Amino acid sequence: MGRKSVSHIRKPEIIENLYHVVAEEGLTGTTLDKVARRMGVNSGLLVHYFRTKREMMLALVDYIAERYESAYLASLEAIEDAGDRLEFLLDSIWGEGWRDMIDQRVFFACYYLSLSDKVIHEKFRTAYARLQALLAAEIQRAMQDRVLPDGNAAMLADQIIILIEGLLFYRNVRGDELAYDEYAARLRKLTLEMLHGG
Amino acid sequence: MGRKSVSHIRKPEIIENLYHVVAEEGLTGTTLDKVARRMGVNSGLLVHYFRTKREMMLALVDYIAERYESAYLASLEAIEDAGDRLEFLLDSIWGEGWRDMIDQRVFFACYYLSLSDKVIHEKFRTAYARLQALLAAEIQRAMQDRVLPDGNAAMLADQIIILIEGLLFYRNVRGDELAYDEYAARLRKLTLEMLHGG
Amino acid sequence: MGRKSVSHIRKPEIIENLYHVVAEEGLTGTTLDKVARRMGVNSGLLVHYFRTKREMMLALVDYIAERYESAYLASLEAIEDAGDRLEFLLDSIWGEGWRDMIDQRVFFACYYLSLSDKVIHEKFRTAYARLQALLAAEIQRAMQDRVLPDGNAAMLADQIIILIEGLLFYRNVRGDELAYDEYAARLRKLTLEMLHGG
Amino acid sequence: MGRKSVSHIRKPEIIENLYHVVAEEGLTGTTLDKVARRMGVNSGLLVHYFRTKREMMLALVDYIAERYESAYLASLEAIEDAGDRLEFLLDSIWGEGWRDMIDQRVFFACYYLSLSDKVIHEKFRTAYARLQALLAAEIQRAMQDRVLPDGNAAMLADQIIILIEGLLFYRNVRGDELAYDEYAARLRKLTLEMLHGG
DNA sequence: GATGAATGAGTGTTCATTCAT
DNA sequence: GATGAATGAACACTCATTCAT
Repeated sequence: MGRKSVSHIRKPEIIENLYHVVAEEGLTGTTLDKVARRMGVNSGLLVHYFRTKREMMLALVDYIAERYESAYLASLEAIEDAGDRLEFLLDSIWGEGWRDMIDQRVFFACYYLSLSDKVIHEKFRTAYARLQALLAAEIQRAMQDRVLPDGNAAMLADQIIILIEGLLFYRNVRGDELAYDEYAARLRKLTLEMLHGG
Repeated sequence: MGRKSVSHIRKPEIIENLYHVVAEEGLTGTTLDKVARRMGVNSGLLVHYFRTKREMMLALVDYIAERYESAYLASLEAIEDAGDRLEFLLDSIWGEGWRDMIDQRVFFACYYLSLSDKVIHEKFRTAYARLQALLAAEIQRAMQDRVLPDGNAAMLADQIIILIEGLLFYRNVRGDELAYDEYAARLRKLTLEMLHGG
Repeated sequence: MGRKSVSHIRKPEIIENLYHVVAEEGLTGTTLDKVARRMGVNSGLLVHYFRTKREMMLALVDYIAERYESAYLASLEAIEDAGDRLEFLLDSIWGEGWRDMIDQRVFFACYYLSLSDKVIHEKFRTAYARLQALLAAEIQRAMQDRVLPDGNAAMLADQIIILIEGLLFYRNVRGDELAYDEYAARLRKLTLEMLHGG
Repeated sequence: MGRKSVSHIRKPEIIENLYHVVAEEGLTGTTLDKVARRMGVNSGLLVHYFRTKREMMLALVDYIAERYESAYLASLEAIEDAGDRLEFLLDSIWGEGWRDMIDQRVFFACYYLSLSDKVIHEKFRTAYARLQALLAAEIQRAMQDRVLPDGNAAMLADQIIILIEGLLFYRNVRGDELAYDEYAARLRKLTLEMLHGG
């Protein structure tokens, strides 16, 4: 009865187009019209699915968080050994996939918004809290399995996040001047040393 | 000799007001009118000193970089001992002053702009390059003075920057949840271990 | 015989909801969506019954006219005596029921539209013409029955309408400042004096 | 110092153009663009003088009230005799000037808005209160001068207003069907009868 | 009958910028 | 130097309407 809803198709479609417009045009340059034009539809249609531009940005933040999480959550399930799980996580974080998962302009557009927008801030907070909790849990498990010596798992998880985010931040500043892969490798090693009670 | 120029007074005045408007209203909410209103003048006056809004933002980036540098450059001159100089630098970076030097909203507004704006990006790049060069030089000097064992001074300098920026980034996400001072202390210790050939 | 039409139920339902939206949101604030939302249906459904918003407004004007007329027409039939009929009409007009029959915001929304819209104007004109004709007829009858002295029945009818509409207009302006009931009573008396050849 | 302000010229100019657009296009059809186009300027300029459309409508209401008042206030000053003053006022009210002072579409647009907008309502209330007070004062004076028998001056003033507004309202409905001048004359006579204790 | 997708023209408002004084 | 007028392009959002299902 009534027309079939295509909301489950349209909404992601809009967010993906929004993603590209933010990447190409920046926060200020992003307009509903540009997103609509990119889709070949009328901008009123966007409002039909997301009532305001802010709602769209909120959905974009969720989209980003989900993409990061989907990068490891699915694969992690299949791994049983504690050491292997932790290694897989560190590989994910320090690998190229993580670095190029999300366009940095989009990521920092959202990050910047989180400094002012309470709701976006909360989304960031919980997303990072989930990542930290996951890392801490795996570290804890590795400690119990005697793969790692005892230590403060939560704090170590925080430090891992600080290292990767610091590197990504710095890379944006220095550009190709910075040998990303080399530094990623070094920091990965530093991570391991910390975990092994450095 | 004509009218005395007040440009050297007005320009910094404008930038300081711009700073506060960006801090309070955000990138999108910042308008020349708001800055002018805050100063009690007409917005046309701002254009008189900075031809465009972008010129003002450019000056704001310079202002930020100068504030960071002035935090250590002056004091550093008075110190002679290599070990003391390095310690002073690390104290500066890991102390509260550095953390609260610039409003995070203003800093990341500019940082975000640097991802798109070539000129702003270059300003960031050189500012960080100067900091890195300074750190590296001091580390090198400490190595020569046998305060530190030999090592890759440039790389160590990069790592110090990565650590502090990672911490500041992460703090914005987790907020008061994160015991900043404790982490700063830990990372400072980690820094020292790295310097001493950890 | 196909699906049973619910048009005779839906149409009045829509108009009643439109009435309330106009009362609460005003002419500019009235949208089909708001009316539909109030009914818990899709706004497309309204278009199904009334092709355009204007058609709905037209129906609203009819609805208002009918409500006023139904206030006296039915009861009037049962009364035979000329004097009684006229008295009943005057009671209707000067009573509280007439004053509160239609929300003033809805009434004047439609009245205002009648100043521009020919069709709505015609609806108003004929509605008032019917009221005037009825009043004039009853006055005439009362004259023939020697309840009233001879006079210009049509003109007296017009004057009654002018008095009541003037009072309602003025009441909206002055609000509770104006003792409506007292003025209604005075003007009713004035009406009688005019009828009795004042 | 600085450019000369033309605000005192532009503001009335805008309101007069707004007046005509409301008269021709109606409340819903009135847009800032149409007003601006009529003036041959950009719509942004309107916002420069009146921050919002509502501010413009507020000024329009003031403009209307002032036009009505200026119709009698100036001339009234020159008249001394109590009877003459009252007669002049009644002439003003029942004359053609009053009837055609303000376009009925503009007047009722504002009147309609006053039913929802508190500020506009207050403007209407005080404008009519001023007219009523003036009428009452003149009636009172005529009573003291024995031109009129004693009576309730305030109430008589209210009734005069009710009569004129009722007539104008009804005229809009009936159009040329209604012999306005004849009715105006009759109601003027009725007014005099009331004043003389009818 | 009823729903939701989709359109397109428009609506008030914002704002950087230019210019006259 | 400083003000206020004036522009024009853009913006998010609205809404009546049409159409497919």
